[in-house]
Amino acid sequence: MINKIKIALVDDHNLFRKGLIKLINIGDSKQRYDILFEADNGNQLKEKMKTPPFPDIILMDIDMPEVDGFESVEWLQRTHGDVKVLVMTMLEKEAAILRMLRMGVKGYIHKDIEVEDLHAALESIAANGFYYSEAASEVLHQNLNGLSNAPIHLSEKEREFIKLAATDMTYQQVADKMNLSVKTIDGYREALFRRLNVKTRVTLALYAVKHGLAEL
Amino acid sequence: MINKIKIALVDDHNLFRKGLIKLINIGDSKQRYDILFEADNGNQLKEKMKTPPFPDIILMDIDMPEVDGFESVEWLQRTHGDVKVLVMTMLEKEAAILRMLRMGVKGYIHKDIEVEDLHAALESIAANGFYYSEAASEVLHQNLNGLSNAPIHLSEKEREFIKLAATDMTYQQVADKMNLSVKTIDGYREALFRRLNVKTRVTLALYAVKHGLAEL
DNA sequence: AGCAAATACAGGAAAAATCCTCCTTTGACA
DNA sequence: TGTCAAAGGAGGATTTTTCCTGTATTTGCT
Repeated sequence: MINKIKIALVDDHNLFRKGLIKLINIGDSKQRYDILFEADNGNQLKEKMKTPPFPDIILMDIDMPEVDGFESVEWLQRTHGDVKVLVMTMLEKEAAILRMLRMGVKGYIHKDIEVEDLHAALESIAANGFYYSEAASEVLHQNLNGLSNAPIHLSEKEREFIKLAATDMTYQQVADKMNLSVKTIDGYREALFRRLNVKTRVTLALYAVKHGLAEL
Repeated sequence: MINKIKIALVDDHNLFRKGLIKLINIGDSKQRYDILFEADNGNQLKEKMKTPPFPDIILMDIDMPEVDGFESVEWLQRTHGDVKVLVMTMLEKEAAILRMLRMGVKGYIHKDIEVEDLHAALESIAANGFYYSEAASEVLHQNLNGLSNAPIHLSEKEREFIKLAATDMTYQQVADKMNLSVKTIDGYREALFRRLNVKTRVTLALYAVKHGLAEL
């Protein structure tokens, strides 16, 4: 076999990535897999995806700082539609699974699976183009006609605002710092409250921390 | 070398455990390490620790279902005081680190470290009996000298208040929930602002998360 | 060219949060 | 037994946040 299957890993835990590489290589008796690169988060992924060679399969975590898995997948679909994404996470929430499936990922597995299942997933994606675990298939089956989850994409300004919102500053001060009117800031706030499904600045700040937009 | 160093892994993510095993074996050119067993959580650990042989070093995660790392370490100290625990987690919270160090763990490393550091940690524990990462040493040092941390003690009510303050609830709702007057709540707020050196509810909420008083 | 988003901003009202000063009760304790 | 401290609370002023309804400009796409 001449063409190796090129794989990329996106996960914020170095130790997990390194371990995963070993696991992949161990089960790869025919030397078919080639780890192309690793990335800490979505931002680093974007960097690496600027120039060829591109991976065939990307193993992606969801919960990462800065740019999370959802954003990353969305970006990938727009810019590298042919890359197959295998989501690999500890989130079992139906909403998360569904959202990922809707975005067109090729597989969804839980981090707490057997090594053989990981290999099976890779094999299946390489051979058939997809792999759905029991749980994911279940969700997919029961939700063929569900609700639509808009992916949460934040603009640069929104990121900046949300970061400043997670401080002691008043909105007036935030506005000054961003060289915008308080009223514009109010607009950002309103929009984000709706999109992020929070009701007060307090929970907005917590969202910021949770998603790595603000430091603790 | 006749006596191998017996190691046990306690982490709820199978894939992480398996990967870790590979990483440990890879860097173990002299075949000194022997993976004795794995456990999903503290309960399983207790099972395995019922009968010999016992591990020399236990690599332990904190965040696990049922019985977490804190409980497990406490139990270990009581029942197997000679087993060396190397905590390996994604929590960087000072409070968590300090608590673990106080309980006598022999090492504290972040999951997002280099493979070499993992090996260094194992080597060090095997050889010297302990290994503290930069972060952990820092925390330990600052707390021995009491430079930065005044031992801010929070009463039970204050804990409850601060936890509720880190939500979408208004102070009126918090007051109702705690069966206190809004004015009393206002008193708690005022006092905590001063003691914790924050100026708004937003930063109070962030303090709560940082110190593990509220979940994200 | 035409139209839908996205961006920036206003006025004004209502609700919450913040800040200050001043009580009452209760229990520890010198 | 008098004093002091901590917990719970009141009233009222001021600032911030939140909410609602509109408008003008720019920008991407068809």
